[in-house]
Amino acid sequence: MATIYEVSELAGVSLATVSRVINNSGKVTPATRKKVEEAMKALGYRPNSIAQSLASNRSNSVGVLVPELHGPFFGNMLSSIEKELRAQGKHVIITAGHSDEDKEKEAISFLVSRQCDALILHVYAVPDSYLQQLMNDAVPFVLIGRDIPDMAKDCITIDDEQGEYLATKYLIGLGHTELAYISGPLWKSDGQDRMSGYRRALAEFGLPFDERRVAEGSYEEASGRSAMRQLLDRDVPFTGLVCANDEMAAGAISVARNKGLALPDDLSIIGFDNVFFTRYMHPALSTVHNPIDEMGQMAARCVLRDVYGVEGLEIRNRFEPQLVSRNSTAPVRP
Amino acid sequence: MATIYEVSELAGVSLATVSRVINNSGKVTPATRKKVEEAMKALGYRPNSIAQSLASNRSNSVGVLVPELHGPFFGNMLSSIEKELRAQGKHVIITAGHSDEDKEKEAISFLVSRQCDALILHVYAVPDSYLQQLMNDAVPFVLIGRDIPDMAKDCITIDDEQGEYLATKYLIGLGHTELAYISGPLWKSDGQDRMSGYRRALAEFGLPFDERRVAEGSYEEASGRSAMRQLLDRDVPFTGLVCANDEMAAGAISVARNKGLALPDDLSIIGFDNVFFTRYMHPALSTVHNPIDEMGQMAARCVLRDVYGVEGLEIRNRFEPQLVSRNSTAPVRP
DNA sequence: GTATAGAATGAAACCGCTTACATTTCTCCA
DNA sequence: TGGAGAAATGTAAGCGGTTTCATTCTATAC
Repeated sequence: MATIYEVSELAGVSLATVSRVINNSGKVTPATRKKVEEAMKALGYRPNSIAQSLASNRSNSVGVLVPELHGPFFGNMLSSIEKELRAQGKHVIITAGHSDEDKEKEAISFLVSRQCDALILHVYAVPDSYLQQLMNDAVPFVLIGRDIPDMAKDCITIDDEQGEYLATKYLIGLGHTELAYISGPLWKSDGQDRMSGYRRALAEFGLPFDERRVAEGSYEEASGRSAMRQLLDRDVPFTGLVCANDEMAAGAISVARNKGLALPDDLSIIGFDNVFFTRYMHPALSTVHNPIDEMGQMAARCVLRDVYGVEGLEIRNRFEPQLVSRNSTAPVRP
Repeated sequence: MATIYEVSELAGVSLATVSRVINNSGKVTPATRKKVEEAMKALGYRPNSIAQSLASNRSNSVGVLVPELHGPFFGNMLSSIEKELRAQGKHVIITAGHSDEDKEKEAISFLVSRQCDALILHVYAVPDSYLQQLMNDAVPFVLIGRDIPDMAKDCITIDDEQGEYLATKYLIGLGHTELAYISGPLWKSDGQDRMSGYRRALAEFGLPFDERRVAEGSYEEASGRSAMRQLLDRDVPFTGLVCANDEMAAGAISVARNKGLALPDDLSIIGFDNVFFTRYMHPALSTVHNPIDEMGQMAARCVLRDVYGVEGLEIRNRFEPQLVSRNSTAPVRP
């Protein structure tokens, strides 16, 4: 691989001048610029980005930490992040934190040691205090799905509470008065928020909150199954089921079906997130749209704005969820 | 951030010695090693990986190019690649090629300019000749889902032909003699291979191959829908449908259901890939397991072996697909 | 023709580390 | 005790760029 030195020799100019045309910085005569460009072309020169990084103290890489790489959810997020960032010549280093405090911390430290210019974090397990401390460190970061007061402009969130409120209200509007809830993990903030939204809707319509009609899941399909089994075993009837995410709803559906329940006639079920496969389900799952791809895009833009000084980007920090009505929900039977 | 120089000063040794303890290379007395380690701890020293890369001509980063980041398929692959590589302290830079020749080339060039030590490529659009040319370039790479004779040991593939053969044979074994096929894009090698497998099974059991019972899709759900509509419109009856992937099968199912077909009684459908959501479908989709995560893992190991000299890794280049029988297939009605 | 400001270019230090080679220190045995 | 050879450590030259500051050009005004 040719180096800047060889280019400068062939073009008959100094290193500094070559550097100037590479970076489009400083003043260079059109004539010498042309000479340099021709030399670069002749040698098939490509700047060594490692050397650039070392000299300029910019790695042009952004570290992304998500809970999981597989599954239906985070691929969309990564996709939009990568797209937005690569358009500006930055690259994305990915890691998974598996919702485990130690692993998340280790991943962050890994990313930092990789000299990322910034991080985009979708973390659950790490406590606020750790994040607050991280703010004092050198590396800037953006948070997705989490809100820390001191850094509001670098937090991208969705109103989970409102989302679950909408879902619940929708079922109530369909005439359901006996509702059950499969929650997300209650140690996660979004798990709590969604649950609160559920309770708010109940309260607003004067329906009682009955603990026997609530089971906690982990956001995974299997946990949706077991939660559904618990609910059914408790022998407290319900005609509507709100699930804190789509995968658990899928699990609940399969259990319901095994128990011989007709969907949506015997039971209306609504999920959350609107992941792509909800369309393929039968009945197609009603849910609440979670614009995770847009959120990823916004996180990327925050980085672009804060760290790389890109201007004129439209950035939205807070997203409102929207109800998606499909076939897994129906008016309560008379 | 402390540098190696400050560490060496505090420890009262030379740069070289510090470097030796960092990299565990060369001989260092336990006593001086201890001094250095203490100095590193005292200063909170972390090696600057950029500088390491520049000096050692190793970026410790592996570029990964997949068609898409979203969807059910590649997340699994990325997940296993990231896991395997990070365990060895390497990191993963991701890009998406969108099955477009120019975009794939651009992504590769982007990755190369990022000084990746190696690439893991899951590409369709780029021709063999381009890949062959890339072999002469500096950067080593591993191919997933594609087989280039000259670099067999760095190709990880699955026997697509055999997979579709198994799927088709399974339906035939269930008594179906009137089969239809929704193929993948026939410009992609796996699309062709799967189709060949379908034909082989047909031939083996003396069933005719009827073009009217074949429609080409793009691997996307929507294309499965339209392919299914075409098939149905042609008024050539069939009781079994083989789909070249699961998403198209999902599309076909929804169309079938709209037309009032009972599944699997009126029509048996089988997919390919065994992506995670096939379990959530109703009826749960029979399919062929595609161990994409293991393939990703093996690709990562190839890189570890070829580029980073890690030894003793068990590597498998060729995978055999396996039939997964679920509820979307049933014996033909008498 | 010359002085001079401003633009273009060049020289060289530096980014933080690795590593080949030189030097010092240690070990062990004659 | 001295000296050879091995082991430990140090020296310094890069790696391929960026960037500050000095230098050389160019053009304008007198």
